[in-house]
Amino acid sequence: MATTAWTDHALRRLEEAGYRRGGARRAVVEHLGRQACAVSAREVETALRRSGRAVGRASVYRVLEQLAGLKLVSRLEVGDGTARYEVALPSGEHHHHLVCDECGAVTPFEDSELERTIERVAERMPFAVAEHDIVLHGRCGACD
Amino acid sequence: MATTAWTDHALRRLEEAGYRRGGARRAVVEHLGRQACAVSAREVETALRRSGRAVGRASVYRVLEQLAGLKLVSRLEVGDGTARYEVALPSGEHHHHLVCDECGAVTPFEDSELERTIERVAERMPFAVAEHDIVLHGRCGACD
DNA sequence: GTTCCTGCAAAATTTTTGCATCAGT
DNA sequence: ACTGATGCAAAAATTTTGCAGGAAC
Repeated sequence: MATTAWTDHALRRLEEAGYRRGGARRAVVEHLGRQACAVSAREVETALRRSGRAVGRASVYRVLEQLAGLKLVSRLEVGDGTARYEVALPSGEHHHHLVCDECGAVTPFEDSELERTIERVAERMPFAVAEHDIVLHGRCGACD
Repeated sequence: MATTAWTDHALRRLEEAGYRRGGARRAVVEHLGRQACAVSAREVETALRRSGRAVGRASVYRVLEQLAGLKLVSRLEVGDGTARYEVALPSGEHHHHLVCDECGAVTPFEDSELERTIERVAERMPFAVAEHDIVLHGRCGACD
């Protein structure tokens, strides 16, 4: 399991923030670093248990909350009633999501024009906008 | 309680779809028609009970599901772990949401430039995009 | 040694389902 | 009458919290 740049970054930031080096936290961070897109707490728990490094459910939720607080992950909901988390790169680079309402598949996409438009819109808001989530719903190729 | 155009439209569409005229369903539809923005199932239940027209929790969820199936309401999640529903106008006209991560306030906003951009992006996707949700997170004026 | 971390279990919350009863056609 | 609609209660699923034991510092 290659250590990703994000994993290193996150572990460093956690240490700077005063957190101790715990085995459970490290396991969750390393797992997240290997994901291409958003995963739910339950998925993290199951994957870790199957990989032989079981982590208590409560710890998974707690670590995800800590990571979100430090903006190392972003929390999003795509409509299936569960929260998902995904790596937030320090560059601010990020993607959005396509959700198939038929099979539930979640696919990431990027679009720089959309990003620019969102930036402009955010500035016009009576609000200090920190993040944005865009979810496109429809039917994927397989279900269409 | 003024009957809104959406309320009439929704009741008509429900009838066309073969649903009978039930008191609980009507109460939920009329309540939704009076809302300016998205509400959760629990909020609908509480509001109806307080208004003296209590509707069983299960019925609230069932009606919301039926309405979403007919695209008379759209279902969205803004990050607090609960699903929200709001009137979907036949014109397709809709708004998006600003969410204060501090106090949880949800405020609607509209932006036609953003709509146009989203339309263009949606066409480029390998996906039959039917809907889109945009949520801006930040801190509202009161919390900032 | 002190303080934080972790896991388990219990609780709280949201949503769904089963079923008996009631209402609309 | 027949069939769908409703409400209640129970179940399921997700997330949070309390607490005791263990690990990091």
